[in-house]
Amino acid sequence: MTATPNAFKIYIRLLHDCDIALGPGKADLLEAIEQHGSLSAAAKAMDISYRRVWAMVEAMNNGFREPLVATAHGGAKGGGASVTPLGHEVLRLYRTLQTEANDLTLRHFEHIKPLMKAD
Amino acid sequence: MTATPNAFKIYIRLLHDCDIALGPGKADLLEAIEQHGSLSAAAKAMDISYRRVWAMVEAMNNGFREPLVATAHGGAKGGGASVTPLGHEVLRLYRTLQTEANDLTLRHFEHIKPLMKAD
DNA sequence: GCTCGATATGTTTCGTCGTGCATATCGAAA
DNA sequence: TTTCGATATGCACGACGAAACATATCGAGC
Repeated sequence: MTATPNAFKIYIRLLHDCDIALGPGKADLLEAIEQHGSLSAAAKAMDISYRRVWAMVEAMNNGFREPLVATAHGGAKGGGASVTPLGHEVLRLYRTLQTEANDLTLRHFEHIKPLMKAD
Repeated sequence: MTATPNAFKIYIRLLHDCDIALGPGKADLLEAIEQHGSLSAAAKAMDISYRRVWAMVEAMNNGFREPLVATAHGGAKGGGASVTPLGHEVLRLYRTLQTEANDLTLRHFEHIKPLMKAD
């Protein structure tokens, strides 16, 4: 075998009015925004288009009672973005959910894995 | 609100060598094949192309030690397909995993939902 | 050994989604 | 008040995946 032939992926998405308010990519984006302090830097770090990042932020902010990401114009650096307290809280809850779901799936996967090809 | 504005979706996929051996669509497909007795009928019932159904079956059969779906040529009806005992077993395990993961996510979602827009 | 309906597979068309590029806009700081 | 870098937004192009269409192949039964 070259790497890990048998594995699993689990995607949890929170929906608001039929569009994704939070998912794996948006959770990662929240962390990237916090780390880099701007949408454009986060986009570059994640190697996706600014356009897409902006749409994701839009969807996140639109899905919750208050914005998860606060954006600002002006300043020496021309502006920037930051994760709000609600953003941090939601991210924390989502990561906890992810971890528990992953553990659960891993336990079940141990029973299924022997039935799969080993390669 | 028109329907349920806030909800969640959880997709669990089992991977074999970087392609999906089993996921939500393939699990549904297994049930459709069992119910209708052929790939073409299952495709029609699920309203997807036969081509796609065939590829899904290929991926499933390729990912496990033995086929999950047995196909047959000839006969008065020209052939058909059926779910093997291993197919039934894998499907049962997957459905159990899905149910438990769904319950887990639902419990967590109760804590996140109040933070989302109600519409 | 025909027949028939389903499996098996190639090719082409098409809708969708993301990217890339261009551009307008904003506002704190110098 | 001028500057500067980031936000905000429109639009055309291209990549990818699925559908649609076409067709070859199989083999139990009659």
